[in-house]
Amino acid sequence: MSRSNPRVVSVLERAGGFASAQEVYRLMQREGESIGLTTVYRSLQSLVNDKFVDVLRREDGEAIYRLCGGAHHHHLVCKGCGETVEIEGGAIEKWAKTMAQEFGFRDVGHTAEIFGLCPKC
Amino acid sequence: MSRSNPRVVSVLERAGGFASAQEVYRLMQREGESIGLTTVYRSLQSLVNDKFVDVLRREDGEAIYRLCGGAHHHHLVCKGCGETVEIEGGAIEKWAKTMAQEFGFRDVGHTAEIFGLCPKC
DNA sequence: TATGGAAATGAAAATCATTTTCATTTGTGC
DNA sequence: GCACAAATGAAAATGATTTTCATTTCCATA
Repeated sequence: MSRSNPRVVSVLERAGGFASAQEVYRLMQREGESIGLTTVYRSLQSLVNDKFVDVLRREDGEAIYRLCGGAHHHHLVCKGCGETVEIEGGAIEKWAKTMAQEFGFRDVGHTAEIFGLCPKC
Repeated sequence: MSRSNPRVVSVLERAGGFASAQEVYRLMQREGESIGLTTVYRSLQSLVNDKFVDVLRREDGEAIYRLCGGAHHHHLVCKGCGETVEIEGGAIEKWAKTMAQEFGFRDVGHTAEIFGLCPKC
């Protein structure tokens, strides 16, 4: 299993926001770093597993990554410009727990995203 | 330009929630409807343009479609066997509304899924 | 009822992100 | 130095989506 690659982390830091795997790869190439696309994908995935980065999807479906604090949170995403706000989901956590119990599900996780148009759009 | 295809709309109605283009296609095939995948994609796109359906992205990036205004519910999905239970999300609706208001978002929708292991798995 | 053009259709090819395969390289403990 | 596990990356495979392009269906009008 590939480990969280410090070179990839560094690129994400410098990118300072969201970047797709392809973008990370192109950036590293442009800077003369020798790395394979496969390794970029693997590194990003293990960073996601370790909760060092957040994944989201562009409107075209491409996955985009960003370093994140690691705390569990949800997103409010603008359909127009893609701006995202991290939000609290206390109500969701409770709801998920309740529902899981009601139907006898164990080992549960959940996703919850809100999407709409931000004030600017 | 392809027009909003009533057969595709009908499938989405019966699906009663989100369905991907591929799923719509497979469903129609299974029911003996003769239609091309290309046409499914085009119909869905024009339905989106006309705001008759909403698009979202699954976690794997696949686009999923749902009739706007249709009955709205959430899912409890088993990671083991794939069984899904439709559940109520009253708490979620409230949460989404509150959050949207707080950040000035308009025209909002949301997704929320819970996944875990069902009693049998 | 013909007929001509516009819109709709779909099969097959192209595209593009992502994943898988697999052989090679690198690193680490002994 | 040696063996073995982990990491790497090139190339092929995958899978959704889009594009191309030739054919078919509609529909208005002669």
